[in-house]
Amino acid sequence: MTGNTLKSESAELVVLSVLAEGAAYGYAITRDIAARSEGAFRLGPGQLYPLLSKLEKTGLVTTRWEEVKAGGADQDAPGRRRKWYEISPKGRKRLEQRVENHRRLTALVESFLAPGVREAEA
Amino acid sequence: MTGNTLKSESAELVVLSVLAEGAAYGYAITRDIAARSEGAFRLGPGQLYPLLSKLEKTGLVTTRWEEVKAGGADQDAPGRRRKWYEISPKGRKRLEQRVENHRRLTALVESFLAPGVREAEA
DNA sequence: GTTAGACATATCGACTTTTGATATATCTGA
DNA sequence: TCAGATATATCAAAAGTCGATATGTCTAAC
Repeated sequence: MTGNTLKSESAELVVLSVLAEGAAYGYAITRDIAARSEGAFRLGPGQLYPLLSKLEKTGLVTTRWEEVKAGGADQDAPGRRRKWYEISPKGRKRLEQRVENHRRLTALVESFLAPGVREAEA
Repeated sequence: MTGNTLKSESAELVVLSVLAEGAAYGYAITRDIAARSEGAFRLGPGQLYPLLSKLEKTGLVTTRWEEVKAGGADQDAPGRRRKWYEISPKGRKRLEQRVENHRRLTALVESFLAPGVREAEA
């Protein structure tokens, strides 16, 4: 098992959870998720950035750009840019709902897993 | 919330779980899942039958047809047909793997949900 | 006896999602 | 100098999803 893709619903849940612990930028979120899951969860750029855009558009996160100043000589040159994402109050509410829903669904799936043996009907 | 669609991975897990308790036919599986989840899980024909075909093709279940004799007069008329699905030993092994995997992933998602608060990095 | 609705299997196509590839550009360390 | 990590973002091909549709049987109500 080299790693599981996060399905979009779980992806939103996990990303909002990460952001609930503090603001972060896209690349850091990817790294964070991979590291904390020991490589079990992968969230590629093709999934991450559209998701973050959606969160921004729907007001679940707020954003701001950071100009990363390099250690090099030219301090006036335009540096690398980071887009920071911060969870909003609306985002926290959504996260709560998502967590609740996720747990409810998980419990429901679990309820199918190891019940008593039913007689074969034929 | 009127009902959640089962994602294909969960769908296989749940269907195999239902079949692990005894043979069943398609329509009964749909009803069973809807009833046991109190309508929370829905598995439409467009999802169910392709899934059952796949399970059959890959040897996870075995099948046989049943001719349902009507209570009516003409006992020679071709009646309604049911296709019964029975889980195979290979299917039981697959189910065990799926259950294990599902629990591992669920625990992993859960591990993202309520950890300590991290300092905002900027 | 007719008919509405449940029973039963199955496929189809429009729609959405997924994911690797690609693009662009910067920074760091060997 | 140059490979590889950092950083954001889009695209299109492939895969997956799901309601609608098709076909036919059976039962219970009227």
